[in-house]
Amino acid sequence: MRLSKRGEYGLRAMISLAEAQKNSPTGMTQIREIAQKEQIPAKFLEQILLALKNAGLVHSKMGIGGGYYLAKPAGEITLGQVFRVLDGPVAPIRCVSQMAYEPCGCPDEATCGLRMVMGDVRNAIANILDHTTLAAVIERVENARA
Amino acid sequence: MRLSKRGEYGLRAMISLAEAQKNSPTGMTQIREIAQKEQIPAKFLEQILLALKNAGLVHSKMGIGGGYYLAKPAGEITLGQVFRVLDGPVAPIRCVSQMAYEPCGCPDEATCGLRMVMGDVRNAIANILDHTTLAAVIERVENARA
DNA sequence: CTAAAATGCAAGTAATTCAATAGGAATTAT
DNA sequence: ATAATTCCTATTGAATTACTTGCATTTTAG
Repeated sequence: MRLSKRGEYGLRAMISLAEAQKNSPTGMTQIREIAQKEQIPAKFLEQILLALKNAGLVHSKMGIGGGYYLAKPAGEITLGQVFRVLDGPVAPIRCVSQMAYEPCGCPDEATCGLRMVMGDVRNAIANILDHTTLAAVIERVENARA
Repeated sequence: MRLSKRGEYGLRAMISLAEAQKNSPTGMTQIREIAQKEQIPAKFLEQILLALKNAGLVHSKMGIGGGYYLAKPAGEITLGQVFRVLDGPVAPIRCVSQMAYEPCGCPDEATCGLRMVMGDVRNAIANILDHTTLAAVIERVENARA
């Protein structure tokens, strides 16, 4: 049940971009800035942001004064979307995955006890991740600071 | 967020042993039997059961007529206990782990948005796994079959 | 007492994944 | 032009995963 570094870094970067969106009109931020602020190896972060870009979650601008910014308002991007791009399916086992189903080989899925419980786990995780937007995370942080 | 084969096989084996406990006085079952029934490589299962034994969740008997059986009633063993032995902490990130905490390096854990959400995820997973016993799984399977 | 049947235990291995790192190509502002 | 930035692909070293091998130990049956 682990979040990879890739996933962790990507989620931190997206939260960072959401803050930038809130604090400046364009919300444009450079890899280097995020890497420094969040203590992430810059070249690794570059790959991650590229993947998020190809998934349509961020946009970018090349050249001087360029950088990354969220493709949509922070209230419309969920942690689940980000997570899936970077770490793949949320489900603990593929036979309960909505986005990447695969049979697990048990004789009858409908009466497989392990599958039932893991289905519950998947739903519990997905409910949190798919209902938490970047904006909601920021709000929570602000409440905690107050 | 993935369950390893080791974890999957171990959980299946434990459910199998819980059924055996219900169906026979001793509940003793051999590796070979479980391996065949659940389609698990026997030697790999051997390792897994040994780990579960060392963790005190199953007992064993060597020699002819030997085998494995649950160390406690199926209603007193949770999937969480089994999972942790085989796949380690339930938490998606160690800074929210109860059993294997480690700082994640963010400047302030109390106001780290990612940590808050991942804490929720951990609790959601743990609530399911730590409140589902082997007996409960079997009951659910029986209800599904009916 | 010996042979067979079972678990106990440690080491090895092939393949994959993870967490970067390296290096240049393309683009854009000045 | 040049400098700053993202774009893209490949490589690498370490760790993890999913087994496999081989032998030791214990127990029962005959």
